[in-house]
Amino acid sequence: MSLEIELGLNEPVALLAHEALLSTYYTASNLRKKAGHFLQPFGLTDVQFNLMMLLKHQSRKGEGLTQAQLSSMMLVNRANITSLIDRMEKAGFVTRTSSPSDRRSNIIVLTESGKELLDRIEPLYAEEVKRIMDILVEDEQKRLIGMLEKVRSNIKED
Amino acid sequence: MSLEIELGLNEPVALLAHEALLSTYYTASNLRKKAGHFLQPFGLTDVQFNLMMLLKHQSRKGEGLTQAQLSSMMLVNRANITSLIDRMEKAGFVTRTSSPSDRRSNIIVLTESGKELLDRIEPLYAEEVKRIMDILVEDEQKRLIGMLEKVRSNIKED
DNA sequence: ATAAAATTGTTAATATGTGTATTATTGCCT
DNA sequence: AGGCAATAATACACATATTAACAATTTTAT
Repeated sequence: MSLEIELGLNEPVALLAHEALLSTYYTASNLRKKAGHFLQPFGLTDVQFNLMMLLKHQSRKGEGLTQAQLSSMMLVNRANITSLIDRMEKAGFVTRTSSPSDRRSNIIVLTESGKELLDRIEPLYAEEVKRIMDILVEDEQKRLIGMLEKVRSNIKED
Repeated sequence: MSLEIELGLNEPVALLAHEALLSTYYTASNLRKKAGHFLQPFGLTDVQFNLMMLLKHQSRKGEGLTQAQLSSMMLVNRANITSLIDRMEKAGFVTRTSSPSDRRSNIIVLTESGKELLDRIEPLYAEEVKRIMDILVEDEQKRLIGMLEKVRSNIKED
């Protein structure tokens, strides 16, 4: 696919930078759409799936995570987590309990049915992601990750 | 920044693929936030800025683009363009005119004030994007774009 | 020429994202 | 101890994204 926007500037470097930005935008957008279609039959969105993956793999012994932790891990605003958990609680994927040690915090935990659903989806999802990314050899994937991390770190510092 | 999710699978390749996917997600997200903050003082969102850039650089002689063309270039659903143009029309950035040659279509054109605003922002924006991306040397930027394009093309084929 | 199919834009319902303000708590500082 | 700053969740207004259903129009097939 070719570049959609041309800056029309004299500096080729700025043009290249813009193309790199757009390429990242578009690839993320396509990846999200693909994940969305893949997860739709299971009644999950990709955001909800990612949240459940965090609960499964990033909480110690299934103790759950607070909304603030989820917000920080998912790089989204705290306010966004509130409505997300509302929907997922209603759907029966997670529970929300007030933390006994800090009454400001809520502890989010996967339900049994949430765990079961995740166990079914996870291997299929891993296979699908592998299929998509294996157009790049292992070394390329590592370089891609490295370059994107450099860009991310260069955004944050200011 | 390290990987937020670990799949816990035996296959390291699948894990790497997942990390590459998340890295693309997160980088796009950070780039969008940064662009959003940059454009906020001008009363524009990054989506609106990108749409105006398309109108400026991708329409022949400023004849404008149809909503379907914009939808296809921006990789978003047609339905989304309707409300987007509503807001931008109300803000005075663009006009919407029914096409004489195809009465199903609307022609979207930049207003004079939209053009003026864009002319002011564009060089500043190019500079900012250049600053962010120049953490990668030119050759790396090209390789990044190439890899992301490969991934995109591998998503579409099915 | 006409019927069927495709395209364009809109609307509605819903999910996800932001920023800002508010409330409830907790932690820190003197 | 008492006051003040920081943190956690929520509420609200809004922007952006999706799918599905629809009406108007154009194109295609026969």
